[in-house]
Amino acid sequence: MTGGPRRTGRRPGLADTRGRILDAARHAFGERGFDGTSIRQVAADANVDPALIHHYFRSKQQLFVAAMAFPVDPSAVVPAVIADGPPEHVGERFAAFVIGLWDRPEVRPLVTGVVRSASTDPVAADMARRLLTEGPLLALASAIDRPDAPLRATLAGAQLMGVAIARYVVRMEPLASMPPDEVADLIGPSIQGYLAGDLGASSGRSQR
Amino acid sequence: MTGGPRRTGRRPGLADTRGRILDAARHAFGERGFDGTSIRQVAADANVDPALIHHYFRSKQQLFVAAMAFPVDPSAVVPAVIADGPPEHVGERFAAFVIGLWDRPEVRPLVTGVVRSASTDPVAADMARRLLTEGPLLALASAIDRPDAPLRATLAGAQLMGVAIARYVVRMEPLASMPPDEVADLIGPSIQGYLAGDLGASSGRSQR
DNA sequence: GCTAGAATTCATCACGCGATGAATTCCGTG
DNA sequence: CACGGAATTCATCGCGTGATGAATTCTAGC
Repeated sequence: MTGGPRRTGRRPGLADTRGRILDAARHAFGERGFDGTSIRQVAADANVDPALIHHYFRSKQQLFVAAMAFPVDPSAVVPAVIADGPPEHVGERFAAFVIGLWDRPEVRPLVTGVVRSASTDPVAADMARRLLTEGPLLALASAIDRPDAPLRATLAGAQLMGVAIARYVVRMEPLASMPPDEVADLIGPSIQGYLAGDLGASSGRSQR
Repeated sequence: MTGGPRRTGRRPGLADTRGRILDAARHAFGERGFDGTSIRQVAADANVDPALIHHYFRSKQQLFVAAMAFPVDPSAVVPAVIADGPPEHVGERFAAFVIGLWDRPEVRPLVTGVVRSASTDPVAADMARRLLTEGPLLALASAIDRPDAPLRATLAGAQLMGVAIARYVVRMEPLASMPPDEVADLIGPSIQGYLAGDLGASSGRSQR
């Protein structure tokens, strides 16, 4: 109640500001996408001045990149998935791994954030492309000794992307509220088919 | 070169203004989604004053709805697809129909527009939900005499949605530049499996 | 030829956005 | 204790947005 103007300058206490900003940003980007999220909003959620965000991350784009950084090393998972069981069920195991990963509460905002923003923002579109098809899925498809690995990876990636949108973004029932292992069970055979099956079974002509 | 201020008022000639606005809007929404499109931009593309758009359609939302109206009656296609061949290939035929439809140049902007905007705009999300899963796909799934029709429709819808995004939005190769019938051929079996096959083949437990 | 109504444009409003730069204060090191 | 750097805030700037309301002109019906 001093009545004087609020002074500027550093405030004490309240550590881990950077982390709180990142958390708020993850939340906001995950729910409303890149365009729908404003820096001022994130700042308010994190109890922080908007300019502070520009101080830590230099632009909204870089905040997005930092907030959406994936906590899993893609190059490590593929060999593990391959080694974990019989090759004729590699697709099922990969689907189970991915769905299980996406359902973790710290990971879900990343998935929805990237997917929601990929439609508009080119940086996010690149992330989406790399995240799945050009990353682990291509490695997995290449490890299986069948032709057309890029095509197989893309098809499987499209399938997984569709599930992500239907389950997490558009929330189609009953897919949205179903235990993750059941989802993996349902789409596993399709992934397996794309990765290792005979492509385009309905007509016998050559591929591509 | 009169030097006088440009006068207001109605301009002669240049008919079908409403149609030109709708075309420009379809283009813009299709490329950049709802948020990424501005009324001023659409107006410029249509060679029209921005206020005229508010005169014809009362808000940006309603412009979106009008521009994205689908030119196909969903209730008519399902019986046609069913009657068109053997029931064990209904999924393949439906996939071929949908992909063929989406690839038509007048239709593609509608698909990309709705999909691009569904991530952010609730109206667009509803459209996406109805467009596929709660519309023709549910009818088709119900017509096939197997249990869990809603689940089957959702799974097939997710698959188709993923293909739409991968092919038209994120443009993953080789899916993006592939003739439509080949795409239909590749994903047809998966759709058929979801609609009429045994769900979750990898484990033998009961469904849902 | 008048006149009512539709079409078109202009001039704004109020707002929210991302970004910048300077001012201030805290904290760790010497 | 001094001091330099990091953290935090304030006050703006410039811009683009969707929307509104009034003014004007064209056109169709009588």
